[in-house]
Amino acid sequence: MSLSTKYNPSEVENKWYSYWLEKGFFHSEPNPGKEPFCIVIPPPNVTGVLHMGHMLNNTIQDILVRRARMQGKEACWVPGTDHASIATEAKVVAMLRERGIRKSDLTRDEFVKYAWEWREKYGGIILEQLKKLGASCDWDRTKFTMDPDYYEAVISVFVDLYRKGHIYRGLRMVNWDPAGKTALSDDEVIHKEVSSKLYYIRYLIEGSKNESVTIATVRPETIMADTAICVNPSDERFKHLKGKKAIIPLINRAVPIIEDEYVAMDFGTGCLKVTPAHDMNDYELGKKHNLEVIDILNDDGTLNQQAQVFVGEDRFIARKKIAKELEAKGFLMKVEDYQTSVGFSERTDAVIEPRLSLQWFLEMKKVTRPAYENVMNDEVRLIPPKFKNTYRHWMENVRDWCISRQLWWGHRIPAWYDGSGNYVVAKTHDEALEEYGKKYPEQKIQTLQQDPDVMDTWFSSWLWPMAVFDTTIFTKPDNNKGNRDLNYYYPTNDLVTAPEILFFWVARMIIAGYEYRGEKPFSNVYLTGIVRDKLGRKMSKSLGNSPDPLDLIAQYGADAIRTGMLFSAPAGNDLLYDEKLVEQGRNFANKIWNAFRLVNGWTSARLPIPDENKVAIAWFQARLHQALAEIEDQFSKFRISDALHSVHKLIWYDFCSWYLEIVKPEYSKPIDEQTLKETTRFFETLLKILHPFMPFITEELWHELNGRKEDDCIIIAAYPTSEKYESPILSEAVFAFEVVTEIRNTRNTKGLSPKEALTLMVKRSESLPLTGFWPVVQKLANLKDIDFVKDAPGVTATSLLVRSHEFYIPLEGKVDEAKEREAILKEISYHKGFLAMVDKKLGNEKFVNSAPPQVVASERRKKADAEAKISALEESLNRISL
RNA sequence: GGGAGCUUAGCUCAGCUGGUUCAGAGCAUCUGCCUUACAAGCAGAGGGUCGGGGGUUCGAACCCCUCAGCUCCCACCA
Repeated sequence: MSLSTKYNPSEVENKWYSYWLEKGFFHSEPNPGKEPFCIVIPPPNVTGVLHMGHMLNNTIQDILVRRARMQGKEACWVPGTDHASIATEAKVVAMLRERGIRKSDLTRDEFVKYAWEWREKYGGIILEQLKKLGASCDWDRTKFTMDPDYYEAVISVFVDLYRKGHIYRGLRMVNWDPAGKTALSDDEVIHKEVSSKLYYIRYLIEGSKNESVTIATVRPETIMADTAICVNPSDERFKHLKGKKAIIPLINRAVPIIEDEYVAMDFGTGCLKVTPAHDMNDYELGKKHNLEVIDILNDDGTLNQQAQVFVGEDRFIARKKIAKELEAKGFLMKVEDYQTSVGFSERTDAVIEPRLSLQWFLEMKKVTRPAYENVMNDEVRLIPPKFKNTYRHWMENVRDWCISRQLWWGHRIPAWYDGSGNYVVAKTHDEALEEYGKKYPEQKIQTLQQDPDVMDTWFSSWLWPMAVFDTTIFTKPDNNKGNRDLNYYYPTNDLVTAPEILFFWVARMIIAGYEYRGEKPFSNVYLTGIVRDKLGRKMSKSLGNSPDPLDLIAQYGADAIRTGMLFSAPAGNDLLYDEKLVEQGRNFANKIWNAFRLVNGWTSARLPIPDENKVAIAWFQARLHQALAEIEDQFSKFRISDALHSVHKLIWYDFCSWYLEIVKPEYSKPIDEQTLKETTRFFETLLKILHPFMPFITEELWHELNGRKEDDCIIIAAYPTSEKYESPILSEAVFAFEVVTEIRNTRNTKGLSPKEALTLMVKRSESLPLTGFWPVVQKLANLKDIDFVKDAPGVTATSLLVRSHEFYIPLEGKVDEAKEREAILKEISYHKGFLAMVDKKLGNEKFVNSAPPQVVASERRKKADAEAKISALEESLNRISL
């Protein structure tokens, strides 16, 4: 059969993925006889599509899982999706709007029904995309954070934490997203520097003709919500205003002038307008001074009746209009450009409005302790460890978690109200009534209203590593031992995720793990970097700088993308994506494919094994195990990119460039049986090492190489373990290859064809570090003879030096003596310089006395080598000069 | 403002305990090759004051100080 010189991934990938699925290789069941290895996927948003970040992240998980599976562990990778309340709700709202339906026209039930339809239609897309990447997830275990049992678990946890006294309801300043019309947690707010203006506004003093104070603000539209003017008590400039009132321009409402240390005398005018309803700090200040709270904004960011002016205008339009009017009426003293940081909603990108509202909170300090300690003591390892600091800082300054969201898509808060300010928390309406009866026995009420809000998405995903296996530990507290799956797989092994969600999700899973299982959810957290474009910009839809992963897979193959991304992906560091990387991955696949074509084309015969093959086999055996040890070490440190580099080097250079070139028979000649057998065995081992990185091509070749039966698959083959290897043969090989390289180099510089067989003369020496490799050198360097000589031959040879050993190649008049001389002189001067440095070092008594003996010895060796080289070079020079 | 990190070849980055893996890899560049596995390739080569300065040490890319530039996280004085 004739095979294309190019590897064609597309059919191969679909074929094997289907086959793996069909055979159930991804499925895992608890097996007491085997060590479990488990990863839970960071569940992507149910409505999401695959982006480059997912590609990197899931490739790493797949590598870990596939390797563990081959190592004989019971490997289980649990997939699933997150309902992502705010993101999904926003998408559903947008979809409805396109169809001409407004959310406000729908009942809650109608809206939620639409949302479920949406999820039925699009919810599986991202998981299907992961299959294209080769993800070996146990799809039978696919979980969704709003599956009925999961839903119940979340509700139960809310009730439980409430009963433990960890959850409370309170009137707080929250981050309000006027686009999503919901509160957000602090972590969902992104602060950005923006260019803004600082408006200086004059407030008249009540009861005086022309006395005034000037305040500076970036938000003139909130002056109607002012309930005080504040100055620093030690500010002499304003002493006379104590006890007086200032009049808000435009609406002419008088507010007290108060004093507080909080005001910075050197900022702005030293006078601060206090707006408790629309500023976090002002709210605190207002509480302290018992100020009135006047809220002038609607939930969508427009001005309400309380504002009195510009009612119904958007806050930013109102800002401009108010500035204009203030100016017209002489209240605007000046406007300055000003850089300030403004909070934006992570999801909708709307400017966050601080807003006072009733929300539900989890009192974090009550539950974080074990999560804090067990990361600090490395019971849960963060990789790279620099994130421990970040984690500690967050834990030490953790604030209460606002867990309610004013949305409909999500887990509805199980709080029930009677309409007169009383409420109970319970899982169902019936339970709530019962509870209510106990708590308020004097009340006679038949129905209670459930809280309309849902919970923060992370309040469900923090249960993920437990809930994917067993939700009854939450829903049936009397049965909290957990089922077989949970007991077998939990704690899971590794978690692979982005540093961005270290607090959102990772920290909270650890908290929940200790709270509900008394144990960590995972042992290692591998934090990947962010995938950026070559200019270092984050990949985003709006920039249009993110390639479509599926297009890439179609064009280059999944194996190519996987390796391409990983070639340049150290833990915790960002990855600058460049299509070149994927090309490299594709080229690598192609290289392996062609190595296969070579070996596949060999026919064997009963021939004696050539000497060079014998030594090549012994060498490669050692090299293989050396590399395996290296790779094992790299995996143990989660240096996965390094491990790939090691495999790449082993296959491309050691196997293809050296080993195969040594054993390759002449064209159309057969190969001896033993070499073929050993080569096939090596090839198989290499495929196994490579499989976690490039699952498809390795599976394909695994079958092609030996005409294997289909169910003997590499995906479940035993991963090779490193064994003891002989190291002298490795260094000998290095030397032999250096000699070959030098000879090739000589050919290049002298313009000699590789086809022209040369004679190599080797100066006899006791210390020549070569024994068995001469046949290898002869074959690779295309030598007709290797002669061992005592002295340098005559004028007609060029000389080469490898370490301090001399070799000559007779060239019969092709030597350009002048050039040769020049080259040698240059080399002599280099070595003399080097020798001088070494001599200086050795001449330093302190060095000789205090450096470790082996370091001194090595310097002595360097000296001897340099001297030997110099004398050899000088000899060559003399020879030419003769 | 607080914290973490980065700066090594034209580019992206390794360099783990201060010294035999010490200045490396891949890409890019240059030279020569369509050599019967692979031009998505082969064989070679060039390229670096390890951000600047100072210090510790017999010895520093690595430890300390300092300056400069960049990145991220946290906090948010209108």
